[in-house]
Amino acid sequence: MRKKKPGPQRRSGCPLNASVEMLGDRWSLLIIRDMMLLGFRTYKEFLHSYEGIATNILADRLRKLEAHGIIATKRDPADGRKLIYSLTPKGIDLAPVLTEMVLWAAAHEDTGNPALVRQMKKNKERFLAAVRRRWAGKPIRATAD
Amino acid sequence: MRKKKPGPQRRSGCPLNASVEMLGDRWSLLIIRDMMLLGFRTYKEFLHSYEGIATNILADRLRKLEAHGIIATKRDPADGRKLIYSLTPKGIDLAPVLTEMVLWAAAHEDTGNPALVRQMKKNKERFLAAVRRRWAGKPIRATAD
DNA sequence: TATTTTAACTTGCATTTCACAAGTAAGATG
DNA sequence: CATCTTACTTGTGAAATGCAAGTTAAAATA
Repeated sequence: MRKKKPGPQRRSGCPLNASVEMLGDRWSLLIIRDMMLLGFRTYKEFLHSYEGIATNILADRLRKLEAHGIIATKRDPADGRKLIYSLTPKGIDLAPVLTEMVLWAAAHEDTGNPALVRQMKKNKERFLAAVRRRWAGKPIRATAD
Repeated sequence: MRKKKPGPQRRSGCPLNASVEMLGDRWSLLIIRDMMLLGFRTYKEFLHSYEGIATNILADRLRKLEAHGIIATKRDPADGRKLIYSLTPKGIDLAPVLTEMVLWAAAHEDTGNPALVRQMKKNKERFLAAVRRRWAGKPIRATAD
């Protein structure tokens, strides 16, 4: 895995800024959540996710996530209409970020999904291992590289 | 600490969605970074931060962060013009989120500040403890409550 | 094989947010 | 009291967002 690429002009070299420029919007992390925790893999599934993303925004975010090497796309061999989206290793590595964001909100806001939160809180490492195991072998080679 | 408030209408009850609605933009987390890691406390300092936020956006973000109870504001007793912004306990609790975002970007992108990254990577817990210690006692009572 | 469905988009348009520049009010400074 | 600072607000154009409708290629159906 060639870890680092020069990248386009960023506002700054700060790693947090890099994360924010890739993920700092109202939809990207929710799409990654849907893939990581709910196993969503197709456009239609994302589109019908609870929060209700607009079709043009979804297409744009999928494009950008793929351009950043966070997700990968391939055609479904069984159905030529479908594209199958999956997390790359880079995308899977976002599991700790999602976990901390979930735990933070659960600690300070009135939120739902107590089962997930309980599981994450009870044993963070075990939860992260489960995500990685579920995705082991599955990621497709990223096209953007 | 009254942990949870009913909160306004959200797109969904998912804790990740709650986090994204509060922090999912291109500036909020950078402001928190400036407070947490660089010790910035005034409008002017934020304004002159490296990435160069616009004044109206900064005012808007500070307002929203305060409304969410993430930061608190009080007047500088020594200079009546100045407002002193500080992290609330809720804001300090974002340290693990920032840490994971920094480590993720540092692992997968070409970024700067290797000293910070090294420190975070070497001992995450020690780093988080240092942030908490630095802010111990300092947070001001949140006005938004 | 012709027709209808389905999946994954694109396009158009109104609304909201953002970025940049300039202006303002209250408090400090000389 | 004139000037400077600090923390903003306001105005304006550009960009992003949200919603509805349309498009294309492949698959399912009649």
